[in-house]
Amino acid sequence: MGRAPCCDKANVKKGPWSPEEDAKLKSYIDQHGTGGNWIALPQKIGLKRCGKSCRLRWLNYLRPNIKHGGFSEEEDNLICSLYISIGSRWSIIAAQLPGRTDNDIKNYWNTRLKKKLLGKQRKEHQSRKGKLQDHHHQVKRSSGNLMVPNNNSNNTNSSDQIHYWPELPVLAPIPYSTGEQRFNDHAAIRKFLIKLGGRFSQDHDHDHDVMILDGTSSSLQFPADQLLSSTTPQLYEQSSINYMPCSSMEASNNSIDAQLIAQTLYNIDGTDHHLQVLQGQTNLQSELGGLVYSNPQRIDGNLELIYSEHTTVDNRIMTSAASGESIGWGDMMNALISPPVGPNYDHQEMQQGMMQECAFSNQLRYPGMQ
DNA sequence: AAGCCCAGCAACCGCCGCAAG
DNA sequence: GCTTGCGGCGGTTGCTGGGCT
Repeated sequence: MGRAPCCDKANVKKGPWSPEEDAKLKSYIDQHGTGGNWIALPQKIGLKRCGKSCRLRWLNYLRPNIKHGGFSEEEDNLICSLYISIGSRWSIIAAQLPGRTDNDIKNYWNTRLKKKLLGKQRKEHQSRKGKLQDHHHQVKRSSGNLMVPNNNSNNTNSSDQIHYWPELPVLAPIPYSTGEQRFNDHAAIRKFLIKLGGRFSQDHDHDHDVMILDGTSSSLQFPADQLLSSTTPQLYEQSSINYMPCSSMEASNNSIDAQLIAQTLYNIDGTDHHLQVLQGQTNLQSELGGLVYSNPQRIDGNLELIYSEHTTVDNRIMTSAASGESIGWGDMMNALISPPVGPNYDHQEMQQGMMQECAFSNQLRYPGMQ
């Protein structure tokens, strides 16, 4: 049995708000506040609206200091970098943009930024495609073999492999915190990770401070290829959190959290990176904001961070972008982070390459472990 | 001028987490 | 520990207006 509706749908007005309704709602909230109960609010003021609808109207439109439209280049960049870091958590993104609502940002992303981004990617892709073809021709001429990961190869130092693993995204530094402290408390980190969505396994070996990452749906899935890439070495070498590799190769949403967390932990251990946590504030936005903006690294004005030297874009994404299909976070990230897929590089080979990378990295870090 | 198409945006829907009972 | 109710969130829908044919 489903939940009872929050209001009597038959007696509730839907659709656009009239100026009179806006005025009623605004003046009431200005005088009395929301009273902590949105559901009861419309009855109090004689509005035939659902409480949720009132809340939405207030938050997205009537609230003071709301900005609409006219997104600046800086805001574009911030939205993009946050989207890359944390995905479609619009409320968190909105919390970093004063005067912007999550709905506004979401709409802006869906209607403009995504296209802007993909349009640029398409350009990059086309120019890279040309270069790649040249490169393949040269390889063919010189050796007669294609550059694909080889199961038997011990050549793990190849730059051709490295370029399959893009750097973790970097984030825009903005002034944020009123106070700062080093975030080196593992309990706090765990708490934060759990808050991030409960995808963090709480199985925990306190004696050895081992985080069990078992790859099940209820726990955080760290794709080994990403976590063990050369971009996060300090995560394992300097922190006391050890990594139990999972076998999952899925590019799930969870793995994006893992990226954020990997970067977060990397930040924690980076000597120059101050982790900013607002003291006394416990809400997720504040914590995340502190974490996200702890990394005073580069960003340029043209979203170039997304098009790192190592990024290759999947044709599939280009096609769907061109046809106007909606593109999810997973697709987007697949496009941004997945290894190149082409006629000479099939899926199995790709996975083998990933597994090799993973196994090799594991051996480097845990020589005794199988 | 009329019809069509599409982008932009406001609003809705349904799910989830949390707190209170 | 459970149920219930609410707030919050992200995805989706559908209306509207402008541009194009």
